[in-house]
Amino acid sequence: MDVRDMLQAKGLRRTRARTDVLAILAEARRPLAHQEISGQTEAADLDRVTLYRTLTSLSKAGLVHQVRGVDGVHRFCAHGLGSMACPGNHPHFLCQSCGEMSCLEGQELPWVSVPAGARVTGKQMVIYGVCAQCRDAEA
Amino acid sequence: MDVRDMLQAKGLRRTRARTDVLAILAEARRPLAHQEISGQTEAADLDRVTLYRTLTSLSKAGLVHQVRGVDGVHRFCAHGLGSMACPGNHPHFLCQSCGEMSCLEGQELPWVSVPAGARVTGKQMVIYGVCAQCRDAEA
DNA sequence: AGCCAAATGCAACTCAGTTGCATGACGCGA
DNA sequence: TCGCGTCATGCAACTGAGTTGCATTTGGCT
Ligand SMILES: [Mn+2]
Ligand SMILES: [Mn+2]
Ligand SMILES: [Zn+2]
Ligand SMILES: [Zn+2]
Repeated sequence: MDVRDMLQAKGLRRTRARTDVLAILAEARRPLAHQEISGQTEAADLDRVTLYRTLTSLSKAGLVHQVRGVDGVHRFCAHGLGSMACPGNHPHFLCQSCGEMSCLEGQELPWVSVPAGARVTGKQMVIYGVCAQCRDAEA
Repeated sequence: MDVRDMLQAKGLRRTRARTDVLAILAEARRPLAHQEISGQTEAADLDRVTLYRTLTSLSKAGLVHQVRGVDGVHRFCAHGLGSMACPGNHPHFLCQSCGEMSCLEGQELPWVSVPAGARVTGKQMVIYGVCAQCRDAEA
């Protein structure tokens, strides 16, 4: 299934912004921040507001999952999009040195009981520290 | 053990900003954002920069725990400070309607394995949605 | 009391993300 | 394939959390 078909399947208009951004995210093997996406050549000429709005609509459509890092910056991820399923129900690791986030796949988030009467729309778990690569560079 | 003694025990100078803010956090039964703290009368005349720096030093000293909500805003918590222990190793719930966060105590965060060679300095889990009170107000 | 390092206050700044509005393009039906 | 309504885009201006530089004050100690 191709990126343009996925957009159609979700009832989203197929624009260049959406196809390009979704393609970038689908090929990345980690969640990308707005800034990292706009750094890619295919998205370089997109207006920053358009990119924000594109990410929002892809996220609402469920084509990408979204995590807010402890640095306050959103990361968006669609790897493994071929299977048309990217639940994002796993923890994420954020390196506070280089800012790269990674999905800790294969580890489910635990069930958590919330205060009575509350409605849950989502959850996220972020582990933070310094990645192996940055630790080496430190020394 | 009194608030001023705790500051001393952690090697922090006892200033009005720190005693007042720590007292506010110790009496609250939920994590408070910068804005919520500055709204309290005892902290109302503090400069906003001083409040930010105060929260940072209390956090570094381990007197309060800190969580970044999915709204990108920091919350600080020191309830149960009497016991001089506030690990914060529990999930938190954030109501996206009223912005109130609550500690889901008694539920430990799961152990998560991270990429080889990475150093972990912390972790946080945020469940978000709408609290019971706001759900009632909706209808 | 007197000293010094650390904390405060103020102004200016950074940076992610949002909003309003005019223009342009996708999708669909004729 | 043309035309139209709706939705997406681009640009500018804005918001709001958090930070930084620097001069002034104050807590802790002798
Ligand atoms: Mn992920
Ligand atoms: Mn807590
Ligand atoms: Zn790193
Ligand atoms: Zn609420």
